[in-house]
Amino acid sequence: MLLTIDLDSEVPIYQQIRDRVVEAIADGELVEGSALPSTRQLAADLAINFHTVNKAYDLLRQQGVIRINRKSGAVVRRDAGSGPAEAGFADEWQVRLRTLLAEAAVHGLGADEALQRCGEVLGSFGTKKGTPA
Amino acid sequence: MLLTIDLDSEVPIYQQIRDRVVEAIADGELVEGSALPSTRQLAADLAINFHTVNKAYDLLRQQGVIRINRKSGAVVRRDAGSGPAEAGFADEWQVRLRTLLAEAAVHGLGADEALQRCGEVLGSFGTKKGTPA
DNA sequence: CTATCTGTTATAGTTCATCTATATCAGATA
DNA sequence: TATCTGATATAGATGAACTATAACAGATAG
Repeated sequence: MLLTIDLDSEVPIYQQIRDRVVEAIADGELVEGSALPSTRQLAADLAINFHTVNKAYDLLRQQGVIRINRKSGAVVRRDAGSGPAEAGFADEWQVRLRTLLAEAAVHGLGADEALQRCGEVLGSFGTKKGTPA
Repeated sequence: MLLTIDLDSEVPIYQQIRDRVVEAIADGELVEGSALPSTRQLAADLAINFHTVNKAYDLLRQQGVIRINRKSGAVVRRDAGSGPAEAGFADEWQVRLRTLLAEAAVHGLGADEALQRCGEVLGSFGTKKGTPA
């Protein structure tokens, strides 16, 4: 199974799919040109409606993560994970980062430990072998 | 104004309130014993229904951030931001951190730059003077 | 005591996001 | 031709989010 979701989660299914794909790219499991399953195929695997997968793919396309053709289906874009940061993205991203780190601080996670976990996660990216295209 | 929200945001209002309070505690603007505005007062200031504020406060209470009494209203809890991390919180938190960092990586934000921004945000916590109780 | 503020709870309604269910059309392919 | 695909339209069910009132009880100031 390329992807697993949690139907009981409060996070919408289409967003879970988006998150898993983004994480798979960061991990290196998906590389440039990697083909994602067809919407109907993935929907069948996950036992959900294909419109939900369609929404997730459309979200990934809007965010520039994948490219969708009628011929080749959904494939990971060239510059995903390698190109320069999009203009304005970093600032918007840091706002969300700040909220997440504040939550850690309030719940007793020390700054040093939080920073260490950030480093661990970042260090784990790109280490997994990509699926051969 | 203690708090600002964005009515046009996709983030629910009650969650925005929760986030702002958590960030204010991390920043040091709110310390142990700091009193939050009454639900009706804050609702009036934000021009929203007081039930929405009530939901935000109830969420903060469930997460152990504030304490609510009929006498003293909503005040920041003793151990918020200082006590040891709650059991299981760090692991659940790291899952969300991983999703956020993966998104940065995919959008071209380098690991070094991402880690630097984490450090900056963490370093900015606790520097602002607390409101005198 | 009265008035007012507070938190708490209940009910009800609207709006919208989410997800599902079908159906149709067109391009690609075996 | 048959089948897979993406793309699109419509419709319905469910629940979250937000608002609108209302009512009750404890606390407090006048």
